[in-house]
Amino acid sequence: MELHFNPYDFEYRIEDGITYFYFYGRTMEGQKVAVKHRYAPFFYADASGIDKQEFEEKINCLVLKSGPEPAKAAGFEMIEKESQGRKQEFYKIYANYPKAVPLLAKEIQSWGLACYERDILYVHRYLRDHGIIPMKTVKASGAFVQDQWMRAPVFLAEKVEPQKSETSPEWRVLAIDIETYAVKKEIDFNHNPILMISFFGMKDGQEFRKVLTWKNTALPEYVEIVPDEGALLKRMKEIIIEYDPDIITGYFTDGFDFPYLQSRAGKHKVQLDLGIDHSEIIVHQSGFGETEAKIKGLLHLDMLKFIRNIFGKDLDVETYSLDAVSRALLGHQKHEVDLDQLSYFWDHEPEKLAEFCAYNLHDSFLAYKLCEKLLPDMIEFTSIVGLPTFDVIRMRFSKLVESYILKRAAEFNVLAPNKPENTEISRRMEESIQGGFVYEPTPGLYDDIIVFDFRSLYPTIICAHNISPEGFRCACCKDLPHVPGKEEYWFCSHGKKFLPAILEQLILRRAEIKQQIKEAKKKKEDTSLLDARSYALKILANSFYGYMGFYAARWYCLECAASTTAYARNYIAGTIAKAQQEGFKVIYADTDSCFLLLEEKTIEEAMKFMEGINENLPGQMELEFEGHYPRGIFVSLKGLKGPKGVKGSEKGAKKKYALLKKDGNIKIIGFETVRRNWSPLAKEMQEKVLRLILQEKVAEAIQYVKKTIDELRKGEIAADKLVLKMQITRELSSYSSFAPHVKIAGEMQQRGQPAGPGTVVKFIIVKGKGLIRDRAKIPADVSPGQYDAEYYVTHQLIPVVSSIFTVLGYSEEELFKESSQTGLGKYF
DNA sequence: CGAGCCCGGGG
DNA sequence: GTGTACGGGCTCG
Repeated sequence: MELHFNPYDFEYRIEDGITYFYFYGRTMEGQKVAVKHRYAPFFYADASGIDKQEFEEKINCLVLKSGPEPAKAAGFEMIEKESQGRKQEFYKIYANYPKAVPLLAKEIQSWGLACYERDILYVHRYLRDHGIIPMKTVKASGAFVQDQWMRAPVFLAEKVEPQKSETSPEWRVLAIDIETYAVKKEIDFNHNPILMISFFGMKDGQEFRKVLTWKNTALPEYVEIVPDEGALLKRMKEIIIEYDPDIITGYFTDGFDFPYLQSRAGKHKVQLDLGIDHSEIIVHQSGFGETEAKIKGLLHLDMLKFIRNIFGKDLDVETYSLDAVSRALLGHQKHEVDLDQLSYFWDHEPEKLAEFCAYNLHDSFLAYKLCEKLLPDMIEFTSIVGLPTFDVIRMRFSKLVESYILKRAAEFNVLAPNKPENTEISRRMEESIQGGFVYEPTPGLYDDIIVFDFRSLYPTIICAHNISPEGFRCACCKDLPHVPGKEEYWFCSHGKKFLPAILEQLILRRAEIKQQIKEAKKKKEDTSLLDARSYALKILANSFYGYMGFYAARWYCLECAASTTAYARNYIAGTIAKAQQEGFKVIYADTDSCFLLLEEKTIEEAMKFMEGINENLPGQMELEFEGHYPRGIFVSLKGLKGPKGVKGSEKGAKKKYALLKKDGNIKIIGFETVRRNWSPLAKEMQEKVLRLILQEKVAEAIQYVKKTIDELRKGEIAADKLVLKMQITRELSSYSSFAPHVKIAGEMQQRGQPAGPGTVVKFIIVKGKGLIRDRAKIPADVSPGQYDAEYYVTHQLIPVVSSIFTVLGYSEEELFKESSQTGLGKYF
């Protein structure tokens, strides 16, 4: 029989020595289903220049005992693949189970054969090789089989193929959020219980809202009261199973809610066996101390991960907090509550908990709304990359690009190069290239600024000039034009090479989508799906250049990256020169953008200039009008570091300016983002000063700074605006460097206050001599006016506003020197 | 300057 | 999970 279904979670299982790929999803009729399909893992070995007979005899009797099962080659065949632009023969070697692949490859490499695609995850390989797109419809041919373990019927497929279908199912989404006991922001998985769990969803057109808690008091109708924390966890499990979601979502659920739930469940010996096969929530370490949480048979989407890694890059937020992100994306914000009170009320005034239940529910609501809004985007990335949505939203750009390339490589019969070894990575990290061209602005305040930029500059250059590793310095094109400014570099112009070819498809596909968006808008149709598609294509295309220069890339090609920026510098320099010839004053240019002053010219003349540029550009390259700003401030770029690697060169071209938009809003670029080791005072000052100056209230801005500094020096600033925070991350004895926060933590411990790993230490710098650490004090010990005003002036306030005032011709001296009537001496 | 360390999100 | 790893900024020495 045939089964049509939409899968969203995947794994492999070994049953009686056979490796099966498992799909988990929902049938077109809405029934949850597991589909299994036999598929053998494999990798490739370079067959050139070896004694084939000897090799084949050796491989036939190869058995390695180091794995969980003896690793054996389950057969091999000879195939042809394209490697570095040439067709070549390889052995395709099958393994008896997935983890045998790296073991066998390592052994065979020791025989002197280069092995490839030996670290491609089995699940990923399966999806690519079968052209399966997660979330989209799949047709399986086979039959249902008996299985006592799964929470869904199991279908054994003989054959599996992707289906073209335009209708996408209504995914059933459940958002979840927990509140925990915590005094003074101290999060402690071991000692502090979960107080509340909220759920928000939409099932069969009905809103689902629920909060579980274990304090017996009068609470709103959506709150369900259970006897204790253990019961809370058990009830949560029941609710999720009954709701039967496809997608479970939340905010920082990878790093907080699920690990917390898992840890509390362990404490109460409650089985959170939510998996389709009754497995428990799986929390694993991923990367630099981060975790990710998985429930088998469900799709867990941590909205923070997608927003932080992929979607948030174009989002104008200063932190990725749920509050900031919800404001920016949904126009909603979090409920305002004092979370310190939750634990207090829990202990002393439970009748006041209703407010916190509402808060808890609202956070689930926000996560649900974020998921709902971004699901089209997450699904688009899934489609383009062809990997599970779970993985895709947790990837960084380099991995996303590489996954896209690997998918296309399978289609093009291109062999994937191996990841670099550690020694190779270190070598690559030493290498650097020149970045974008920066036309340094004359710092100042300007009126009527016109901004042009090249649309997708780097991607369009890579395509227009066929920049690729295989075509680098080819034998056939030596006499054709070379890369401008890189006379020893040229690229083959015979036939589109692999990377430019697949990149061009992204660009052309996006152009089509943009056309469709235009038409849909004319007809007043909803464009959100098309917008998502266009956005995904753009992000991916823009990441190709960075990928080629990324040290860990399989398709690393620093010469390609260097040539891309060389062409770009040439194009932007040409644009600047032409603008000047036509009598425009260019005030600033950076990589792909050019800022002109309108002065006595008209907008029409500026547009005419742009058209002139566009007549001479190759391929998909195009200069676009970005905007007209009534006023802007540019500050000096002093203190820049020289180019170092691709990233470093981007940093070298760092911009620092603020523009006033026609609607009165300001666009701030490149000024310090404020982190928790900046005082609240510094943050406040920077924003206010920029705003005042762009509104031409310079005198007022100076007045404000002087007044603030005056107050600071008089000791009138509230100490809480001066608090610096730093976290203790290990046992104090194991710190080798004795930083201020370590000293403070030591003092706290002496007083019997906890200051172990995880504690956020707060301190204020006070007057005195010596190193900063000698003058760091616990805020409670700081008497009014004892703080070191000069430290705050020089380390906090000057850094955030000095460049702004320097531009206007004010020296630091004038602004920050002590005024005569408020000398320090007064307070000593 | 390099080495070492901390930040993010979450209660 | 056929896992191994971010990027920026500050302080100390």
